[in-house]
Amino acid sequence: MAKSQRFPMATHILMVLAFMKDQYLSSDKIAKSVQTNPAAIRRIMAQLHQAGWIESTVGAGGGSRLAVEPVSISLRDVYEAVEEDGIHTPHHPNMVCPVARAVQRIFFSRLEQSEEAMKADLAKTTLSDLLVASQAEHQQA
Amino acid sequence: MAKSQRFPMATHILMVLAFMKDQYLSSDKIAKSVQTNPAAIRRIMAQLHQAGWIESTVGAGGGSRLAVEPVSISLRDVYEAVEEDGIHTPHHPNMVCPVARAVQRIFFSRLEQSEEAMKADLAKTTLSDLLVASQAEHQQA
DNA sequence: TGAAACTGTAACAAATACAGTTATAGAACC
DNA sequence: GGTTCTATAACTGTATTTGTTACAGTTTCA
Repeated sequence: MAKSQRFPMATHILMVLAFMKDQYLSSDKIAKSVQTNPAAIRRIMAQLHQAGWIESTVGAGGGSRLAVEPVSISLRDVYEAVEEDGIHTPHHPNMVCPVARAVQRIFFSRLEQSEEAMKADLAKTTLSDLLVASQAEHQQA
Repeated sequence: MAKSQRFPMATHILMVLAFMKDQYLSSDKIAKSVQTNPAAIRRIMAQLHQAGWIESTVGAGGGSRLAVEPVSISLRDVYEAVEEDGIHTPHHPNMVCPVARAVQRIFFSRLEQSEEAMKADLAKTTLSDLLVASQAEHQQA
């Protein structure tokens, strides 16, 4: 399990909450849909909570719900909330070599730019867009 | 060492070969600049060889050199040659749940699109561009 | 008041992937 | 024939991630 599934899982969680708007859902219910266990869900929800997107009540009958409108959360926001590392992992070249220095200076800034291109694309879509798209599919069937 | 450094390393190797155009370089020499050992270099070079970008001669005095012009290799090409997995790792939701199905259908195609945006950005730059940029830096100093 | 149903968090195990390393077979050069 | 290489496979150490268990604290409700 090398690479992270947090971004898909986090989006999934937010989608479930968005579908069941205003209802408090338990991590157990959400875990059924994501197909993992409640603790894993709560681990990710801690990050969503930090982002200010969900509110929770503890105790019996408690759970979590969206604290903001789905239109205000873009996929870029979700990505950045849960995925801390960049796409590309730098290596550690020998900086005595001029070619290595050139790679270090030029190439990596180029990589950051490409990562930004991906995020800019993610920013075009909000949770609300996904909701609309999935409801359109329902009506087709 | 969680995520892969292959893309940076592969680009580094190609840059070294491009700098020393027409010379056969040993994996040992290249390893000095990348700061790893020759076997690791050859492991990556096997993929570059598969892509048809380098030619090697075995035996004493042997080594590798670029088989094509640097302008014909884009960063997208390099990325795709050495990095087989996508950026985003899918999770495995419970497909009985309609929300899970919606995420699966809509969200992941959306992710592929964002990955394509990153690759399209990488495609704008060739090895030759990196060479020019690094030589410009040399002249500044 | 006490059991049940929750959250929030920490801790540990299992799985996985990657880079570092070692080893070996084979080819070319002197 | 020894040296210098490539090519490749195998093994090791390590980092990361998810699955899982456990537990303290909070709220509801009978």
